[in-house]
Amino acid sequence: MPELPEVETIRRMLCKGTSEYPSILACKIMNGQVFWGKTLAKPSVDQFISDIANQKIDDIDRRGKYLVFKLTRSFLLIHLKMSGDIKIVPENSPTEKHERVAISFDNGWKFIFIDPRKFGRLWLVDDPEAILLNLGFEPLDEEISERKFWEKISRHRRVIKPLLMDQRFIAGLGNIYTDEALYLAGLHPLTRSNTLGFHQAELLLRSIRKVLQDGILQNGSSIDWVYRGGNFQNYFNVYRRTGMPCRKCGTLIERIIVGQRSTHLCPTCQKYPGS
DNA sequence: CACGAGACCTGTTCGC
DNA sequence: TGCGAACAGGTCTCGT
Repeated sequence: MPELPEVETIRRMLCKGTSEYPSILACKIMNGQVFWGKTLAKPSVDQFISDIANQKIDDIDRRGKYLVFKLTRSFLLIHLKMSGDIKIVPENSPTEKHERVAISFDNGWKFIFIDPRKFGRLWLVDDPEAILLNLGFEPLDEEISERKFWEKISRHRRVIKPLLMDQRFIAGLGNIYTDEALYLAGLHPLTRSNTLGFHQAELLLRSIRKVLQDGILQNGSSIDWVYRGGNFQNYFNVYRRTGMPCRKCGTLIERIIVGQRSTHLCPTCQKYPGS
């Protein structure tokens, strides 16, 4: 489900609370339950349950697609992968279908991690850097200038789409927002990263930031049954619009496979270099 | 270094 | 209606 805008939306909802549930900041953890052992990457289930009890949630941060919960003595990291989701429900709610982990608080609410495909992972660790170490830069972090981005991208000789989806290069982009950013930048997904001129790289970085910021403004994208509440799917230009007319030129949107992932583009607005 | 294939999983939709 | 294939927001690891 989640790319940067969806993870950021979840982070904000957990911090602020919603009309459905209160903020979980400053909540004290009473106990944890694990229904699917593999969901817990670290430590063992027994360790997790004994370590997490009596810790308070001091802060919730995000790094790429990871949620980073700062607890009293440890950090809880969560990656939702393809189908993970988080809900805050009354403590006495029955266990839901696909519920993998539950953490109950002292205020009558509980945090539940739902994940049909079981790809999602939790880590309870002392040092989050051990896991986040290899992530690339935060796209919304202004620290990376357009020129720096051009230099970074030019160092690789890779197909642009898989490079943008490589979390070691840039953290937070997935299949949806990569396709949308390449469309806005007018770049074919198969373009080689080292063939971009400065102005193309500049436009690409601005397009990446634009789609991510717009995604956050719309509370992320809701597709199928998985992620609720987001609205960005109504603003897609190419993702899952195969056979529909390009909003700029009317050409029908095409779907190809790049790096084993569905890839959507307008063949007129995103010309393959050299064709 | 760059890339493709396969693995990890379950649920929904597509095509015949 | 039924049934297998294809497909789905993401990484990992291994082999070339």
